[in-house]
Amino acid sequence: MADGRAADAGVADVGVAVGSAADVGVAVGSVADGTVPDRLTPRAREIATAARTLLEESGPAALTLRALADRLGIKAPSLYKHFPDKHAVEVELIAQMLEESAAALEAAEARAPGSVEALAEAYRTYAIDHPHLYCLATERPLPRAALPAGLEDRAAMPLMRVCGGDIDLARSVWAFAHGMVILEIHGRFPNDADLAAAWKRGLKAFHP
Amino acid sequence: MADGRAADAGVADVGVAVGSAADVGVAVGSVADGTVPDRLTPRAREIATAARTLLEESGPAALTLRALADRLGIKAPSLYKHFPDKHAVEVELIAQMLEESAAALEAAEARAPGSVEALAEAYRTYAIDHPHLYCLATERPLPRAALPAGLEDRAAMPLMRVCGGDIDLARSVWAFAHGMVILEIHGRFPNDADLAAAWKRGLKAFHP
DNA sequence: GGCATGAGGCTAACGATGTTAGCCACTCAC
DNA sequence: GTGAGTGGCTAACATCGTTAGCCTCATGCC
Repeated sequence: MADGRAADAGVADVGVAVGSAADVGVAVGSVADGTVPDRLTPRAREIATAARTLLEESGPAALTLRALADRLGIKAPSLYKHFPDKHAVEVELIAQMLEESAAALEAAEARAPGSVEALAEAYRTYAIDHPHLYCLATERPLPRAALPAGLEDRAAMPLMRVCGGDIDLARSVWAFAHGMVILEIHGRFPNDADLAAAWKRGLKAFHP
Repeated sequence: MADGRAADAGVADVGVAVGSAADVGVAVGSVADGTVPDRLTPRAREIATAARTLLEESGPAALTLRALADRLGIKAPSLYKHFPDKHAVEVELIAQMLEESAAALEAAEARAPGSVEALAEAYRTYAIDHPHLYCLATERPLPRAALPAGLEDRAAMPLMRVCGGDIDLARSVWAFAHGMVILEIHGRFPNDADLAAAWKRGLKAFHP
């Protein structure tokens, strides 16, 4: 057993992010100009953008510090002036994924309030459009302490609302959706499987 | 996008395993003595056993060719006399996982015919008892060509049967179960989450 | 003007990883 | 007895994340 398990918070749990802002590459960003406080230095954001392109275009194996540095026209060790280690870069990508999928779910909710189907469609679409990013953010314990406070909850709230606060229902719908998406991404279903039908069947089951 | 997607067969698809038995370390095993044909040479089986111990006790990062060789009292390059590469060792572990979980599901089915709950319980128990092995076998495209013929189908049949042949239902129940298990393994649920309740709620939803 | 400081590059190098090449010893069938 | 596996070995390579230590330049301060 050993690792593989992690701890704390999830759906409907208040995110207790206490990451120190004094870490390398982490700037609180001047709030004076009315801007939302940024997690990252401008240069660090460029690096994260390049990392994301690398990951999304070529998969996790291609996300190498040397390849990342190459793409930016610098050498690998220079990256350590902006991030403490590779994991920190990945954490930023995970935060991006959580934010974007939260936004996608909120948009779907606004478009069709109370519709599980709309939420599921948005969830699936986002994941399938960013398979490597989805896997990166999903197939390991959440680095909760390093994530913006409340982000995890924000991503979970639309589903919680549509489930009318039934947390067991919300968790099982989440598990179903994640299972469908991750099995599809990894090619576990037959090529010719009618996944739309499986989604429909599953969502029908969960219906009130 | 790029990789991350794979192909072919899944639930209820006939496994088309055509792996050549002439590969390094692969012995067909004398059938003369009435033994089931073995995938592996005796020494290769020892190596696989050590690899499994390493994986299950210390996680995927600890499954290193040098660590594996150490545990066997030999040097890393010697492993190549028995397996063509590290991936082949992992494939053997994946095959073990599929066989054992298939057996667990069959046993559950025999114990409580027609019960989705019994199947789900068996699935969850096996996965949680072998989290690293479950992840190894599950979080990447199935190496179908290198797996024993029919194994994938055997693992899927109990669920197919209990779903009365409704393939869409079988796929969504599978997605639900996999999602629950993998999210639990990765610590995505809150520490104090009542997962039994979530399982119950999900299975109730899928009930006829 | 002079200068300290910090930001952001660089090279060289380390240890760990998977993997290859090439060598050697032992067993055993003919 | 000998030739052919079988199953070890050492040395080495490329690549990975990472560290140490140096250099350059812009900026702000006296």
